[in-house]
Amino acid sequence: MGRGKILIRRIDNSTSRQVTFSKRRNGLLKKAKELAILCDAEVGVIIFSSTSKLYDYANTSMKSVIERYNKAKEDNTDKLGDPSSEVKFWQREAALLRKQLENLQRNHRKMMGEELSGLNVKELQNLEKQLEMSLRGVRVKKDQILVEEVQELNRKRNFSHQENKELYKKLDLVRQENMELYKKVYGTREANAVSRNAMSSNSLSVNEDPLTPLHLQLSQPQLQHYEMPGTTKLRLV
Amino acid sequence: MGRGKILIRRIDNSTSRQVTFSKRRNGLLKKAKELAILCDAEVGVIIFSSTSKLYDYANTSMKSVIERYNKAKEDNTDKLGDPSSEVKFWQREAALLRKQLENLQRNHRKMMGEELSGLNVKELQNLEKQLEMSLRGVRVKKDQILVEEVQELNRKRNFSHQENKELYKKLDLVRQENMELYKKVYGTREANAVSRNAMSSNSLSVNEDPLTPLHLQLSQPQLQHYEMPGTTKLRLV
DNA sequence: AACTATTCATAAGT
DNA sequence: TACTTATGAATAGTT
Repeated sequence: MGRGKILIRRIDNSTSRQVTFSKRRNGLLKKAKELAILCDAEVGVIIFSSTSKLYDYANTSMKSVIERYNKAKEDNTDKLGDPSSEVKFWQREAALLRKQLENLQRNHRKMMGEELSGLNVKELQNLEKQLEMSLRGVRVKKDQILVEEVQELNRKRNFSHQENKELYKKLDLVRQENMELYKKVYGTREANAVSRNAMSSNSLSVNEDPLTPLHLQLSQPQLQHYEMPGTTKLRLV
Repeated sequence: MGRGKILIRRIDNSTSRQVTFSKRRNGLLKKAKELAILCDAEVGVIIFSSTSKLYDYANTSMKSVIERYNKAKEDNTDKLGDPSSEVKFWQREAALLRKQLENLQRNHRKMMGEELSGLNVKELQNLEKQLEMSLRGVRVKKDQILVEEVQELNRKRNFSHQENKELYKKLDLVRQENMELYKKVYGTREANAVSRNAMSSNSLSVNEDPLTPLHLQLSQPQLQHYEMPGTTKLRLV
C-alpha cells in the first residue's frame, strides 16, 4: 500500500528504514487499539526500535497483560516479570544469542563456499543464484564508484587544462614583453631570433593536447639542453 | 477498509465480533512481523480474545521482549549489588555476543550484496573476488552431486536392463514350455499358431531397448489368448 | 511533515 | 469457516 510494492525484508537505507518504522509503528499501535475496542480484547504491544527506543501500547495495562500472559503460559519455569530470575534470563539470552551466532556463522560459511557438504542440488542452486546476485550488486557498485572517480578526474583535468591555457596566455604576454625589452636593449636583429623560438614552440603546443608534455616542459625547463647532450642515457629513466 | 466505513466501537453482534477479531488479529500479527523485519526492530504482541484465548507474536522471543521491557521501565536506582555478580557477568557476555552477532550480520549483508555504500573500490574488489570463489566452489559442488546422481541412475538403469534380460530369458523358457504343453493338449496345428505369435513378439523386443514396453507385456501376460478369442474388444483396453 | 498513487486490509456478502 | 469483492485505510515514494 504505497507507490509501489515492496518485499518484506530489512530496509537497507537507514533513513527510509527509520521513516518506515515511524509510519508502521503508528499503524500497528492504531490497529492494536482498534482491535481491543472493536473486539473487546486485551491487547499489549511492545516495540523496540533498532536504536533500542521503547514504544508500547496496552488497552488495560502492560503489567496486567504480562501477568495474564505468564499465567496463560503456566509451564514457564520462572515468572518473566520477576527480577530475581535475572541471572537465568541473561543466561538464556546468552544462549539464544550464541545460537543465533552459530546459525549465522554456518550460513556465512556456506556463502563463503565452505561447508557445502550437507546441501542438496536445490539448495546449492539457490546459493548459486544468491551469490550471482551479490556479485552483480558488488560489481555494479564498484563500477559506479570507478565511473564517479573517472568523472572527477576528468573534471580536474579540464580544470588543469584551462589553467594551462591561462598560463600560456600569460607566458606569451610576458615573452612579448620580453621581446620588446630585448629590442630596446639589443636592437632589431637579435630580438627577432629570440622571439621566433618562443613563438613557434608555443603555437604548436597550444593547438595539440598540451597536458602531459606541457607539464614536463614547465617543471623541467630545457634540462635536456644542459645535461649530457648526445647520449641516450635519459631514455632509460 | 471494507464494504463500508465503520466506527471504532465495540461490535455488538457476537458473531461478527468474532469474525472481525479473527481477521484483524491476523492483520495485526502480520503487520507486527513486517515491522520487525522491515525496520530491524524487536516486537512483541500479546492478544487475549474476549473468550480469554491467547494469541501472541514475538520476532525474537516473548521472554526477551518482556525482560527488555521491564528493564527499560525499571528505575535505574535499584542496582546496588556487587559489581562482580553473576548478573553483570551474563550481561557482559550477552553484550559481547550481541556485538559479535551485529558484526557478522553486517558482514553477511555485504556478502548478500546489500549495504555496500560504505565500501571503497579495493574492498569491493576483495568482496567480488570472494564471491567469485564462493560461486566457483558452489558450482563445483553442485556439478559433483549431479554427476554422481547421473552415475547412480546409470548404474540402476544398467541393473534394470540386466534384470530385464534375465526375465526375457525366463519368459522365453516358460513360453517354450507352454508351447510344448499346448502341443500335447491340442495337437500340432493350433500349437504352431500360438507359438509363432509368442516367439515373434519376443525376438523383436529383445533386440530393441526393452525397458518400458516389456513391463507392460509382463504385467498382462497372454490375456488375449484366454479371453474372447477372435474379437477385437480387448484392443480398446 | 505533507502529498498522492498504489497496494493492502477488511466489511459485507455468499 | 472460507472465499469474493467493493471500498476505505495504510503507506512507499516523492516533494
